[in-house]
Parts: sequence; C-alpha cells; structure tokens
Amino acid sequence: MTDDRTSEQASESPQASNFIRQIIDADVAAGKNGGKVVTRFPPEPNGYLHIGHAKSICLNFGIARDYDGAVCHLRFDDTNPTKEDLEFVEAIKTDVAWLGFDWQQNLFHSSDYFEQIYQFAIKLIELGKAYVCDLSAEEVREYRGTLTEPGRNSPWRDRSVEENLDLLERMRSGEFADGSRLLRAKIDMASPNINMRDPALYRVKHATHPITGDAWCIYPMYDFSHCLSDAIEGVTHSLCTLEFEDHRPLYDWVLDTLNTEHHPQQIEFSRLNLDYTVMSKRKLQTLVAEQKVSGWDDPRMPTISGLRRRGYTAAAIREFCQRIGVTRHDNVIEMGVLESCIREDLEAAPRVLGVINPLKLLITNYPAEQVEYLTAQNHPQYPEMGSRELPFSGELWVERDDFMEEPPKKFFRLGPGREVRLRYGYYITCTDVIKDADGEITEIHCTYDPATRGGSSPDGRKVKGTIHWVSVAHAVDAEVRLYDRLFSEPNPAAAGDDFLQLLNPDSLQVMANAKLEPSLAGAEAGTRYQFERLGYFCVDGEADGQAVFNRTVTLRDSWAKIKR
RNA sequence: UGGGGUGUCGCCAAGUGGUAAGGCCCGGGGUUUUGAUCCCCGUAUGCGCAGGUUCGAAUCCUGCCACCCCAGCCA
Repeated sequence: MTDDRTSEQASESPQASNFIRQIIDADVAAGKNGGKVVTRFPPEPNGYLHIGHAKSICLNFGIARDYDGAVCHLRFDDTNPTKEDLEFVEAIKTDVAWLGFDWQQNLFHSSDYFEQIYQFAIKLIELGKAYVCDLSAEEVREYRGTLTEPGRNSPWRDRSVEENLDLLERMRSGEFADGSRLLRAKIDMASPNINMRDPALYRVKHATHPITGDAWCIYPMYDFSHCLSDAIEGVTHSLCTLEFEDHRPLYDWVLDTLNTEHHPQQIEFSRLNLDYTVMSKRKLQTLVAEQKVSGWDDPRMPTISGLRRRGYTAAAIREFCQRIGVTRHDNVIEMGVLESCIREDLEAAPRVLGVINPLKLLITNYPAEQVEYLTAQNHPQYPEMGSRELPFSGELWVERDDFMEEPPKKFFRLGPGREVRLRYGYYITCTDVIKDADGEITEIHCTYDPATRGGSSPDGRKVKGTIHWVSVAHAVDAEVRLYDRLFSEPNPAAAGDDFLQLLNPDSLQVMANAKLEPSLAGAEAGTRYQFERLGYFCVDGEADGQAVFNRTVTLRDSWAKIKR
C-alpha cells in the first residue's frame, strides 16, 4: 500500500454540517456533559467493513476531529462468540486507520466489560427488574405476542430475587445447557414496542470467545451490553442507524433503571445504500462464501479493502461520505457519486500510455530498425511533474477500439485512409488493413509524416483524433483487469435470497495481453496512474509474477454516450 | 389492521414563517496533442396530496396518501 500522493494535492470539501452536528452544537453550547463530546464506532468483528461503515466512521471520527477535546472510541462489539473472529478485528483496525482516523488509546471491546455488565445484571435482579426464564426459544416467541396482539407474562416472571440470583450465578458457572435458560428484563409484555416485552439480556452459550476464551458461557445481548458499554466509556452521543430507533426506549430503560453515572444520547441516522451492489454484511458474506468474488477484498466488493485494492484513495472515500450527507431519509446513492469522487482525486495522477487490447500497427515508411525518443508530459496541467522519454519505432501496438474499418459519422479515430495523431508522436495515415483467413483484422499499415514529430504539423493542418500507442519492441507485458458493477440490477437486495441471480456476468474482464510503456516496468504495488484515454489504474498488490493492473474507474467518456 | 420513522429536481441534500443553496447526473457552448481535465451557461412559479392559519407557509395546524423499520436466545 503506497501513500495517497494524489490525495495530498486534491483539496477536500469543507466539513458540512448535518442534523447530528447541530444537536451536538446545541449540547456543547448548553454545557451538557460538561461540554465534552465522546463518540464511538462499534463494529461487530464478524466481517469486513464496507462503504456504509465508512459513512459511520467519517461521522463519528469526524466529530471527534472537529470538536474541541472530543474523542472517538473504537469498540469491538464482541458479544456473540459464535460469529466473531480475530481476523476481522485486525482487518477492521487496518481499514479505520487507512481511512485516516486515529482512535489513539481508545481501543476497547465490549468483552472488556463482561464482568461489569454481569454485575449490572445482578443489580437489575436485586431491583426486581430482571428474572431468569426457563421458557424454550419457541415458547418465548409464542409468549411474545405479535405486532398487533400483546404478549403474555412468562410463568417464571415472578421468581424471587434470591432464586433469580442463584439461577444467574449457576448460568454463569456452566450448570445449564445452551438455550435452557435466559435472563430477561421485566418490563411490559403488553408494550406496543416489541423490544420492551421482557427482552433477553443474557443467553447461555458454551462457546469459546476470541478474547475471553472459556471464561464465560453466558453472553450479554446487544440491547444490554451496548448501552452499558457506551455508559461505561462515558460516550456522550451514541450514533447508530435507523433500525435501532425502536431500541432506544430499551437503551434508556436499562440506563435509567440502573441509574448509571453516564447516560449517552442515542441518535439514529439512515444507513447508506449504493445502487448496483449490496451492502448487508450477510449478503457480502454470501458472495465470499459462494466464491462469487475472490474474497472480502475483491476489487468489485463495496468493502473498504475491496475499494482500496481497486485503487480508491481514502481521501476519495472521505469526500464521498461528505457529499452524501447524514440525514434520516432512506436513500440510494448512485455509483456515479463515488466515481466522481475518485476521478476528482486521481485527476492528479501521472499519465502513462498503455494498450489494453492490442492491435499491431506498421508504419511502412518509417526507417527499419530506427528507434527515437519522444518527450511525454507526466501531466498536462502540472509541468512540475516532469516528463519522460517514450521509445518510438515503426512497429507499434494501438488499441483495437481505435480502429474501425467502416467508421460511423462521428468516429474521430483511425480508419482506412484516415489521418490521426499518435500521442506525442507523429501524424499517421492508414493505408492498408491486413486480415487473417477468418476475416479478423490482424494488422494495419500506415504511413507517417516526418514533419509532424511531436504531434503538430508545420502546415497547420488539423486531425480530429489522437490515439495512444506503445512501441512493440519496448512494450512491457501486463495483465489488466477491467471491473464493472457487480450486479446488473440497481437494487439487487430487493430480490432477497435470489440476489445472486442478478450478478453481472461481465463484472470482471481480464485483459491478459496488455502492452504498456516501458516506464511501467517494476511499478510498485498500489501505485496509481492514468492510462491516457482509458481510465485510472492501480498496481495490484496481491498478484505475483506478471504485473497486474486493476482499473479503478474509467475516464468520463462522451464518445460512449454518442455511440448509444 | 400495534408501535416507530420518512416524504424538497433523475439521485443525494440545504432550508428551522419572509418569497427554493450546493453536489452528482443530464443538456448546450468554449479551451484542449487524452472524445479527459478545465471554464461558462441551462435545468423545481415548485417542496407527497387536500384543506386551513397568516400580509406572507417547504417551514405552523388538520385530514389523507405513499414508502421504510420492528415479532433472533443476531448486531
């Protein structure tokens, strides 16, 4: 992974406000929490982070960055040992840091608080606000009622404090089997909010935890551990997505009932949706498990690691999060917004010539064996980025798409009898088209005008098209991977479990025979370039042997629009 | 048909009673040795709908409509 040299030049938009920052502004102005602001990003380490998490990271860490003395904690919400793994905590730390955020010494785990949370459970029992329930999972569901009908009280709801205390302790000591008993809050089985119908607080799970190992065989539920973890850490503003809104009364109930020292304010915002992809961790997991992609970091994945490998910069992702805003409206952001962000950042990348789908071009009047060196700017707008010498000869590779035997009206490129400019080179005119037995074009012949060296003609005549090229004798072989949207439908998630049917069969196109200018030999993994006229490309760090370039994004292409 | 939310341009999104920001996309034009970049210009008499209050309403009130979330011992 190399530095974002491009990002340093691009300026990010000024920090936009949003309704959450407005709430915090007001809180700070009112001196609430002693003027302190503490946020937290609380991922469950059961998968890799995606661009939706980036939204939350930028929100939470961005607030910590912008408010005086504020901090943002990174807390792993690791309360379900059967789903979580250390591999994921490492990947998450890498991604947060790569995005440019620093949790300083504030790295925590919900499991750090297991003992404290357990003590809170005891206190709840002592307050008569929790009980051990012997109902089976199925019975609990039956007793819960439905959305429109109230639930019924569990027959175990009125056990004595002593019995509950004894039972909880025995749950902890491993006396009971998984699923046999549950610690439940005693709230209201008739509540219209289902979360308040005596929610589970602790379940028995004889499982080895990635961090606490076998120290525990009971684990707290999200609704119990999350609010307490926030309170223990002195979080002031607990930001989460909209689906947790119904849980807020429970969040507040736990903290109010336990009368904790701190009582963070939960504020919900809408999660990010991007078109032509999926964002749920479960679906991303499926793509990986079913090997529809090469892994969590497949460059087609909307994961942070996938985007990184695709060639996205952290600055572009931050800018994206900036542009999409933070509200409570459901939203589906068009891929074009993300693409616009990376194009803007990569505009500053060095230019280079590379042919992805090579077609041989012979300059019949160019002196045999002659090689000359032509000066090429590394960036058309930034002379300070310098220049390089491109070897030129009578045998070149050009892009197959830049030649048409029967060109349509607005095609500016090469065709029989047409003259175009070779970038930084000469004007050439097509004289012959050579085909094989199947009628495939194998080679084209041209003549060049020696007076046009460097790309302009002394007689002032104009050519409409300029095409890129690479000298055959000097070309570097490479594999280039062209990526497109992962799904062919804007909203694949709408298909439910059938979403895999909607995968775009052309999401990856491997161009195994690409020819690049010699300066690209030995390019370092992670380095980004603009292949002129084609797009932005990044050296893949994962491939060994032959160089592999991933296409991050194409250039804007108004020709593609005309073609349509 | 219980509860909780949300509706401002194709997609996002400002707007907090004083007469609809901005971005992306799109369209038109200019510069250009990348059909790139860059630069101009254009795009809601209208804010889910219908009433009402007001000198004045996207903002307040009433009633509808549409969409999203919730019945894991997941988070």
